[in-house]
Amino acid sequence: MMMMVRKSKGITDKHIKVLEFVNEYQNRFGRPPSIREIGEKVKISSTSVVNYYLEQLEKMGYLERDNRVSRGMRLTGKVNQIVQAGNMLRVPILGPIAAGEPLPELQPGVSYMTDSEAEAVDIARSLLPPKEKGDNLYALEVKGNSMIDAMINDGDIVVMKPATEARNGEMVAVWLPSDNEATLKYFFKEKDRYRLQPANPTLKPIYIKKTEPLEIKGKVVMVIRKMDKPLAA
Amino acid sequence: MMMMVRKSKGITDKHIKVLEFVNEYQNRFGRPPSIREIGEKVKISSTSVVNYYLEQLEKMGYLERDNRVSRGMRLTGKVNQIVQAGNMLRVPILGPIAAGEPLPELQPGVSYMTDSEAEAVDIARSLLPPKEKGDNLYALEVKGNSMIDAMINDGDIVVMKPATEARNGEMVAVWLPSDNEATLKYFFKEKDRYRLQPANPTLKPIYIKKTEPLEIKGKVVMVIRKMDKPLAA
DNA sequence: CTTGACACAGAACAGGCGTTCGGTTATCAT
DNA sequence: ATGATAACCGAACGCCTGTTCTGTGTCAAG
Repeated sequence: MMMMVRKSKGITDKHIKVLEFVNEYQNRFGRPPSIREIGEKVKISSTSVVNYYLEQLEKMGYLERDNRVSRGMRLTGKVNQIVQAGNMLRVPILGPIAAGEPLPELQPGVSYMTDSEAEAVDIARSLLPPKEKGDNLYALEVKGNSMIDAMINDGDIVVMKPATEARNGEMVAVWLPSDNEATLKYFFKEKDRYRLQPANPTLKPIYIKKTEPLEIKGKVVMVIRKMDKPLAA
Repeated sequence: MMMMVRKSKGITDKHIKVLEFVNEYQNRFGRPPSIREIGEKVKISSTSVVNYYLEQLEKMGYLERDNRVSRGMRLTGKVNQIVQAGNMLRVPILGPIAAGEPLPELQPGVSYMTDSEAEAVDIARSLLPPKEKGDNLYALEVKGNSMIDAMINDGDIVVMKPATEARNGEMVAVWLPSDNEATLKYFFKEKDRYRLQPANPTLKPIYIKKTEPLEIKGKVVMVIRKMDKPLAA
């Protein structure tokens, strides 16, 4: 015989609604909402029920509460704590990029609840172009030295915006089916060919005829190089 | 005859105390403090006086307030708003780094109130080594293509930690008085010389005898490349 | 000395807010 | 059916909190 099974053992839609609103409100106002503000937004007419949910969320570890303090709650790392200030953007690292490996693709429908912690980078909104909403940015970690002509090292993190087309002069991640290779280059459209220009001005560009296949996977928005550990050698 | 001179026309110590506490509290708890909490910390016994200061700070543009909302305040960009969540670090950009130009120096005693907005970059603490407190980090903007052998482009921003010595394998900013040149290289101490290794493995290192002068100005902690605008060419 | 701006204290009020409690409805295994 | 459990409501209590008002002492200008 089964042990007592809770109707919804884990997190329910309502819990998520609450968490999302707390996060939203925090982003917008820099402070947590009051219980009544939550209730209004989540369509719960009684403060006691909101409290009821908050207690559960606290037990589940999604938030911490300070008793008897107005707005005394904060989202924990289990959610998306870091995004709290709204000045930050959590960009997921989808995987590696290396010559000879296909590029990881952005899956639609990844909820903001998916937070594999280590597999994301946090970026200040102020570092992005102001117009960039940053909704669907993603990041790739460069493996190997094949991107060296893009002035990008092994271990660098490139922040990308999904795109299938590019304007002249933008740096793009492209997949060259003919060579079975992924690379980062400045993109230029010329008369009857594409010019893929390495960032290192001492290197020669690659030319691709417009009849040949070329898949633009995204535009490079930013490159981050962490110098955590010393170079061995 | 002088016009009415306010005893302290601008910001006073008390104002700064308030701002600092609000910032501290926000960092610590993810929410602004209440008026009474401020009063307690800033040694003001009356809530009305705290309110009095908050009104002034609002007029001066250091914070915004939401009327009749508990903890309804937030620091504006004029202060260090971005640092709100405590997950971010505002690193000042001290100036350019270029071959042939001396390196900007870190002045001690720069209060956190100095905030020339555009002249700083915001970095997620999670991107730094966990041990790094980040108290006295600074940033330099790379000018020209002279750092290309460090895999660093014109326009890149290098985040530095002050240092006069380095361990093997760390990337450092050095000033070579003999050549009158600033450069970024991986640092290695060998028998009777220093080896300055470019990041680009295809390039040859520079050797400096230990008798020759060599000033280490700092260690490179991170490199940020913003791809705001397309490459012209 | 008077005036007025300024920095502060203290008290009181009203609404915000978290908490608690008694009670109702819905769901589901037995 | 039924009884247990979870999901909810409404109201009330009392502290928390922002707001406002009156008053006091200081200091410099006239």
